[in-house]
Amino acid sequence: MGNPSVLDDVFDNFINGVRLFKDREVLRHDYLPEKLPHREEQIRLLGQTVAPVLKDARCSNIFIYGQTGTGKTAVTKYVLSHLESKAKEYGASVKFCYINCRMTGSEYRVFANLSQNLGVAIPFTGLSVGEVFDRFRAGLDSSRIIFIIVLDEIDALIKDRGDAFMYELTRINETLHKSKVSIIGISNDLRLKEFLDPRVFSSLSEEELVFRPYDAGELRNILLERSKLSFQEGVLSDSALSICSALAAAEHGDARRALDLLRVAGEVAERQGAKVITEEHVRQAEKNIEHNRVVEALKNLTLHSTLVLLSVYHLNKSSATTGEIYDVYNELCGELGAGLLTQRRLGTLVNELDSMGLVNAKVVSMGRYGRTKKIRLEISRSLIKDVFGGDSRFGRLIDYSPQVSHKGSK
DNA sequence: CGTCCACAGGAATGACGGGCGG
DNA sequence: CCGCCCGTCATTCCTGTGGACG
Repeated sequence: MGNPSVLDDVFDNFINGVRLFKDREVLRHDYLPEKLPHREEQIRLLGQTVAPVLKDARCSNIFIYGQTGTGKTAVTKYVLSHLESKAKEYGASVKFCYINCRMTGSEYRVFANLSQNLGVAIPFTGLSVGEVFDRFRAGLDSSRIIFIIVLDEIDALIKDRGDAFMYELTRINETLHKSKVSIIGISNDLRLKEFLDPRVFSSLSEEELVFRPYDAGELRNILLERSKLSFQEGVLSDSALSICSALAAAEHGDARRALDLLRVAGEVAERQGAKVITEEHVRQAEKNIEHNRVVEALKNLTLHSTLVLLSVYHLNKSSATTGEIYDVYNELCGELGAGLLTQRRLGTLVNELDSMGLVNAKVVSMGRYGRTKKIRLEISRSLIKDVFGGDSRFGRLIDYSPQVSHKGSK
């Protein structure tokens, strides 16, 4: 299968072609650089707050706010890893555990994760949350340490699980004798306060730290620093650097975005055999990133979400209502011999597709003619054809044309 | 100005695949 | 093996509602 000489060309090109990168890893957003430009103030403040730990005292709980890509995670990891090595030097028994709540998913898994970090094994399911919490507390107390818990993207967890577990966690020190806990909460959402019990909030934000978005100039500096490490000299054009910063600055000053753009632009340029990364490569990168994001999202949809999306595709008009989509969906299910979900369920699937940006749904009232969601495809029809056209399950649904015309219920 | 459409979306509940400790 | 609890997905039942029509 395939033609070996084509592959040879690809490999030869890779080996012999112009190498633009020195070290690609430096541009990944989980890379932790030696210095974090424009965040000296935050580093200093956070350092001051956690310093008491070196004298075996518990440090204040800290709440960190800021939008994505403003350096919250990087600064926190930076400060804590330095703290940890200092602690070793001074013989203080400090340990920290970083948890991304959005990735971790549930309070059960957060506690399970914390426990594992202390060497207490927890099955990934089967216990009650209370039981896991108790084991965690027991394991912690017997460890005789100061434990700093970093809960990143805590807003995601609190919004869909509530803050009851946070209440438990903020009070844990009252029942510990040999260990102490400090919590660093990191939130992307500045309004998180409104979702929290005031008691939890006040205990959690003994200290507060706000990360402002970077402006275009600051982003430029960040990219410049990183590009020195990641690219060969003279490879990055000034205009490419500027456009990367400008695009990311327009998107709430997101450094992560800026780094992604730069890395992908480098890859695009390298693949084209260019010697210099230009503005055009950055624009191409912007397109590629978006394209990949959407394709990834499409491929990972569940059966019914796919059918719902295909229903929107088939209706093929500027906006369809929930009822219309349900009818088409109904038909597609029949065509595939799949069991069908209720309209209630379909509603939430549509909302999920909306938050993934595959579809745009907003509630509108049509007065006498009811109140519904107007749903519109947010991605190109040809892309859907590309992704599902050759699919063994969904391929034939692309060409299939539905019969029903929706006339409301009854 | 009230009615009433066509749903929105919250709450409670259930089915299911999994793992626990005893 | 049992009884119990978990998270996830889905259903059932429900109350709420913006605004064109009469």
